[in-house]
Amino acid sequence: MNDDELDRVFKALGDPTRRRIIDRLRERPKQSLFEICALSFADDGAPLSRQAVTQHLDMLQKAGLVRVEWSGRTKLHTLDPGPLREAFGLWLRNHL
Amino acid sequence: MNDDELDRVFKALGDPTRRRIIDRLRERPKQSLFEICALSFADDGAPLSRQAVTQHLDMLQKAGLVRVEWSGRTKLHTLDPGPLREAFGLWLRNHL
DNA sequence: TTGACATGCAATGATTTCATTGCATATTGA
DNA sequence: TCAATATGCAATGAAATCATTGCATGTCAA
Repeated sequence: MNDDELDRVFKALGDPTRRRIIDRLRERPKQSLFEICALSFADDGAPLSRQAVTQHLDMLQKAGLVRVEWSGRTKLHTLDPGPLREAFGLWLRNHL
Repeated sequence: MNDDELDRVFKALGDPTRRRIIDRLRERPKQSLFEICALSFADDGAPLSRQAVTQHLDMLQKAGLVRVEWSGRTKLHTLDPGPLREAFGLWLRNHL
């Protein structure tokens, strides 16, 4: 894992909506975009647009934290905790 | 530590220049702005302006990761790993 | 085969980030 | 005192982030 990948992981964690998405996907894998949308809310409790959630999921995917699989017309998202472990092992661990 | 503080910590870690500053301050505390400037470089190896480093240090300070103390005309910066430990304990630990 | 469903793609816009330059202020030492 | 030193403050600007809306595409099921 290089500096850029480390950037993407930590930046992905630097937003409360994305952390909540991670939390949800950890509880249950293979969730569709609509399922994630249904329980994603902005800071004030207002629901987020579908496209906003899509953009967050794209960032999580680029950081390697979310894996995608298609089932018909449904896109299923699953958490991959690997990059979290890597980022912890490679950098954060030295600073605790 | 609330969601906003968690944001600030992870966002602070999401930039390679800031991670290098943290690395340097961990090796030796109480470094002045100029000392940190002298060994801070952008991705391509070009030196950063003093003001750029100041802005990074401000972010680190707002995240609680850097403490400041004055000695005459010199501002001394020291790493505080507390928020890293908190962020790890409160959120990241559950995902490893 | 049509209509409802799940998602993709594109454009827009406000805000934040990252870095710069120029000038101002305060402290130290000769 | 005066010059060099160490930093602060303000303005600027390119790029990324976060969220929106509108329209298009592909898939399933009645």
